[in-house]
Amino acid sequence: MRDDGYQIGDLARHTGTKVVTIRYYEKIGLLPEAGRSAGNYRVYGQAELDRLRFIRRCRALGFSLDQVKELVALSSDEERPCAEVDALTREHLDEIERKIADLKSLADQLRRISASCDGATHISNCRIIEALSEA
Amino acid sequence: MRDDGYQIGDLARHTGTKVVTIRYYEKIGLLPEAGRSAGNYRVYGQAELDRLRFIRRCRALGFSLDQVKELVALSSDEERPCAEVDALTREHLDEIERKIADLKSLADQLRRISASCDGATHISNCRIIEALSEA
DNA sequence: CTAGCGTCTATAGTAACTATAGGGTCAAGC
DNA sequence: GCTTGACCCTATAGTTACTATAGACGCTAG
Repeated sequence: MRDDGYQIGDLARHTGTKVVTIRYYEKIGLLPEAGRSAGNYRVYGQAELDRLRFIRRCRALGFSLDQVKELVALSSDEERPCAEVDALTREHLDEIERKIADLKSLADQLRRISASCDGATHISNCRIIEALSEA
Repeated sequence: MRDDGYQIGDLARHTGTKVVTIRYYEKIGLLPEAGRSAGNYRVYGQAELDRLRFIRRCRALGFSLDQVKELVALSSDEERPCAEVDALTREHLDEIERKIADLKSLADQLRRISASCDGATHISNCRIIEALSEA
């Protein structure tokens, strides 16, 4: 907690990430290897804090770790055209919209299935079980 | 492919399940241990085919394997009241509706983020990256 | 100087499979 | 009788994105 550096726990608190998760991100190369203190503790600065925030925001938006890796790589290359980032974003958006459509159809089916139950009968003539058994 | 039994591959074809997945279901106790032929091949009958179909249908509806286990247990106990099955179904439905809501909010955010990109600029002043960096 | 918290490494566990290695079985064709 | 190829067997490791655990060391306050 020196004024010029954070410990891993500080970073965790500031970003809502667990300590183990930060070490995990370092291990898979999403965060660079941290500098070390005299006692072998990881030491971080503002840049690492920002990067971790960026990663967590992307994760919260549903990007996979691989996608986040691409975004991190893109975002640190000032010369690359912005369009590549947008392409990734749109691709991800399509994915999410497909998922929403799938889940909606599931919900519809489940609602129909559940509606066929009067709650009073026994399993032996349960319409839900029948519905779940159909191909 | 005798007329009184299926091999694992037949079961796989009839249910759209991979062979390894069927063995996996047996291993975790979702399918009973199969009988064996002289050559140590698994042998199945109609009951196993039906049960596997039930499992796959539940999986396709988004139930977790643990939930499927409960449903299988419930469905083979003729005396249990049907209401328990319905409770599981509704619980699962709630889960799915929560997921849909989450994904919708994600999609909204991504659409807004993507709209802020004109595609022409470079990363150095990319509004998407900025948007992704905000807490 | 010791209690207690934070940190370190390394390993194993989670869900629901999938992939691979290294073998045995079985029916058909020559 | 033998080979070929499709099928089956077991056992182990890999996938995603972490989480949990064990056993040891660092740091600071009382």
